[in-house]
Amino acid sequence: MNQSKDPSTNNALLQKEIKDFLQKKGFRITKQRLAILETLFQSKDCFHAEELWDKVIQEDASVSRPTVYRTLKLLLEGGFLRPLDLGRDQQYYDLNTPDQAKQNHIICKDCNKIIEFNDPCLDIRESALIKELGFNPKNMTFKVEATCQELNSTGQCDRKDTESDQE
Amino acid sequence: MNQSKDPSTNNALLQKEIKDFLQKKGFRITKQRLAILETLFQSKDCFHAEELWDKVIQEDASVSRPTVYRTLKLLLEGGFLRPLDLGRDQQYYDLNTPDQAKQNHIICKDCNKIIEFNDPCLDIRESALIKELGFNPKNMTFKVEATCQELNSTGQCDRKDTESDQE
DNA sequence: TTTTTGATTGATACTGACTTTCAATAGCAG
DNA sequence: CTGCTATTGAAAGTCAGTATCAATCAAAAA
Repeated sequence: MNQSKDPSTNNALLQKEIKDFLQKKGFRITKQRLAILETLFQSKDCFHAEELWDKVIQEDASVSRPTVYRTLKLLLEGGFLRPLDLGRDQQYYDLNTPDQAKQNHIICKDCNKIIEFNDPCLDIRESALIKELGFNPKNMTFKVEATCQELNSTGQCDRKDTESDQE
Repeated sequence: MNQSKDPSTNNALLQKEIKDFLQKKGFRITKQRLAILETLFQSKDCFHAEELWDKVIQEDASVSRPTVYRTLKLLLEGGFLRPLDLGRDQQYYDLNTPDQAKQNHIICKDCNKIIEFNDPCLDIRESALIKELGFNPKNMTFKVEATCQELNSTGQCDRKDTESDQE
């Protein structure tokens, strides 16, 4: 669609698209949803629900946890978010901005550090495999669990004991 | 290690290796652990804890859920199981038999059908990426979420057996 | 074989992510 | 402004997995 190189322009466009989506579906534009969207557009990296909620209640303390989860579900339905399975603990999400290429992820099992990257070779192999195996692609994630190289003497990542990903 | 082509021979060998591991570590060979191992060796495909427990209690109804989880943790420590992240609901496992090559997985988001496959191209790219990004490989999973082609009129997989549902 | 020791067990309660319920509230169309 | 109903927050529920703890039992020692 739009190819602007300015991310804030794209965010504004996306925010309008989301509002259009809500109106078209008969959903309402509430102050809670606006607060969640605003917070969403501030985060550059992928995130999970609890993380998002933490940030949202700093702007509007009245927004409840269920509302955050419900809004994420809504945005997922609208195709504005991409679900990322980076570990069993929490569901991660990525904002589906038009200027953002499809990304793969690598996560450190010890400290939860996440690196996003692109790899056309993988994407091509991925598509071929899906076809070969008779599947319809829905949500493709190339995920590698590994330990990053900030290792301590026990062979584990130094950041291990930090609470889950405060990036 | 051993390259026998007879899986049952390998299972017997593996079962001995597990017992050796337990003894070496000062762990005990209990009837509960034996029941769990026996069930484990009967399943050809990957599995998750609840699934395993269901099968185990058919042989020995007294085995408790915590014991199954504890035994899986133990086997994981010993390197006899490989953890597979196939969806956020449950932790899946694969038996690390010597005759079993490293496998990748594709899972149907709708019906949870899992296909195991090998792909040397992926493995090579995987290793290169890990090195490039400065990670130490720990548990590499190439996972694709997709829908298998057994689709019904609503565009969803017919075998859909999960309770999650979107209108 | 019996004793001893502490690893292991099942019952129970708990955690943490996420969902459901429901009465009250608040968008928004008229 | 009014009425309809989508949405909300609080509270309770679900579900996979974990921690606690007294009782039990594997297995080494006597």
